[in-house]
Amino acid sequence: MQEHEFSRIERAPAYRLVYDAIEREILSGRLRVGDPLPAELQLAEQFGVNRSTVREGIRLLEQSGLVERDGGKRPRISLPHYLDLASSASRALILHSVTFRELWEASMVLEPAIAESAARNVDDAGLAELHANIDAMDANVKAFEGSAEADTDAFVKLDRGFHEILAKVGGNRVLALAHEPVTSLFIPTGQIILQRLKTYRRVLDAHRHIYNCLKDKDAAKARTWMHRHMDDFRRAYELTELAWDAPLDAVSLGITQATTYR
Amino acid sequence: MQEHEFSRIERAPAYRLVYDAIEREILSGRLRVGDPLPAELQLAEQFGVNRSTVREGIRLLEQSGLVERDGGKRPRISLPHYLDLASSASRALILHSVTFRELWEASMVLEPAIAESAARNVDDAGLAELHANIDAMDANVKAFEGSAEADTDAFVKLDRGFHEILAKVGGNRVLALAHEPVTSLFIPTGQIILQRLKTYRRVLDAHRHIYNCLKDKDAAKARTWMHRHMDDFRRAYELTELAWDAPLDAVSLGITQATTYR
DNA sequence: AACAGTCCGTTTGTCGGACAATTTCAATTA
DNA sequence: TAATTGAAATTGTCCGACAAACGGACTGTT
Repeated sequence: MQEHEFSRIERAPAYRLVYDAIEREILSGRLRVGDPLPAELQLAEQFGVNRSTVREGIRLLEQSGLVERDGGKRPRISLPHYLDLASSASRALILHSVTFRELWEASMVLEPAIAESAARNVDDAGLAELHANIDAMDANVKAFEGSAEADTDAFVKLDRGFHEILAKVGGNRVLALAHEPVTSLFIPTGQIILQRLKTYRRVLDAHRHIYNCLKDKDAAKARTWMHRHMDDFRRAYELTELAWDAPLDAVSLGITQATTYR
Repeated sequence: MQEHEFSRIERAPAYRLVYDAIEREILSGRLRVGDPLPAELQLAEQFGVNRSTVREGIRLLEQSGLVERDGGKRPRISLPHYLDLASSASRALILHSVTFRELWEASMVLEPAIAESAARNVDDAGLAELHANIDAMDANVKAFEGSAEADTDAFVKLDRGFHEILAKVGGNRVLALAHEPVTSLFIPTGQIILQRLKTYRRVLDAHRHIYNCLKDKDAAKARTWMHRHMDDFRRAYELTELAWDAPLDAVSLGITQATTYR
């Protein structure tokens, strides 16, 4: 006898339905971004469920970035900024034991492309921002060469900042989104390398070269310099004798710490 | 009288602290993946808060992918699969009115790189999977050319599947993650183009060429063919006279529909 | 031994009500 | 007009309760 295949019966809990309903209202524009969310009691009445159920639904919205709470004020409708997703992406990649090789190969694809499009799209404001970053890094490097005590932390932040400004200037949000987890995952490795090999000046010089290419709107040269810059990173990585295919360490990345919320 | 400036007091709500605490336990490995979450009452006792508060915290975990519910069973600890993030990424990009130009430029960067690394890393299983995909598409195309009624939907799914298999075969999860939102956002555009220009066979042929490059482990050629394939897509897009810089339409992407959960 | 049926403790989903703390907003006062 | 105040609205949290579903243990049938 032929057995009939039944499709699984799904019973979504009410709080999920609340989530879906409100999400739909937001995405369709009937609830506008920036507006405060209707009061919980009001929602409970409209949906015909208890306030607790509504609250659970709102928690889902909150975590998905569609609702933002500022202190004890009324929660507001908001659009999740695409870069906010990057931290989740980083976490997921870490938890799946992504290797440095994967990270570096991806950045060899992304960074030159970003540099290229940055050179094509950069404007005065972008150049100024990059210049400020380079100045700050310059001061930082000079401080290093003077004293023994080095603020590696600040340097790495500036380094990351430079690449992020480039991604922003490039104007391609898809690439910027793809790029963001990479830069954030590079941070701990960058710190190790800097401390061991003292490559501060070399990094700064590379950034200067890239900046100049942008000023000249020379996309091809910007790509080349970025390529060289990233390859430098690889060479430094090899010199420190870190393993290519070992998964990035969760602990050194500080993801075991509580996440900070703005 | 000089008024002292107090820094803002931040009081995270208790449900957020619950979320943080449990997240920490998971990320540190003290709660292992696959294990059921402790009972709500138990958690409430341990944290010294009410069960409702615990439940709200669990909703946050749920949405962040760290806890998975299967029917009415005990929720389990789980790791968010990195590709699961892609749908949130797609949504965020849509909501920020990303343009087709950005999407296409990003894919011109990602797809050839993926094809290249796929050619380097492909194994027999991967080749078989790609072959199956191509066979299915072949059948689909033949059906088109026989009857007037075309199953564009199935074709586009297969098309997307081919590119996703490539990304998987390439073995770089960072690139795969970056790539995923792009393919999913291309779907509606792909459907429009196919219906208007009937480019089925041309797509299939391109996939065949790429497949052959992979079989020969010719990375450079795989890159070239993919590049050509994507450029074809651009040309088709231009022929349909769709706007380059218009934001992708949220409605046609179906993101106003309730999300499906597995 | 394999299987269906039954019972029961546990756990989740949902409800109703309650109250303190904080925000909102309009009326009041300086 | 601008600052203040006070009441109403709203959120965060707690408590207690109950139905429904699940997980096992136990039992009886074939």
